Amino acid sequence: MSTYAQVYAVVRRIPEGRVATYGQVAALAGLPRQARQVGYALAALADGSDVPWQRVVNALGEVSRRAGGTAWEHIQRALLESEGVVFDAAGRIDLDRFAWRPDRQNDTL
DNA sequence: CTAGTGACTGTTT
DNA sequence: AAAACAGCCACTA
Repeated sequence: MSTYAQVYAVVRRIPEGRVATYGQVAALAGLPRQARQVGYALAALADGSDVPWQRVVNALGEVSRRAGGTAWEHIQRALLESEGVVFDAAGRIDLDRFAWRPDRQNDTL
């Protein structure tokens, strides 16, 4: 089981309409304080993967910028909005309402 | 083996 | 509030 595979396994458990931070995914994957590796793992992800990478955002609830300035950032936001995730005027997600809680599958907002 | 790089994060300026 | 710093470590060359 590679490190990447562990990360992907966690990301696949994020329910629709919810988001998780890189640090959170890292912790759940058994890789505490390796948020960067999570980002790197997602960057290496191939298109058409069954991994919902768009549900992983940074600690501020914002879509992280990629090197090279690809259009994926915009696509990520669009995908999340189509799932019901709301972005505020600053382009950030309210983590108090949309952060994924593994032990609470789908409680009230 | 070493060195450079990066979808991050918490602390300190 | 924003920017700089410093840890973090898998991957590639």
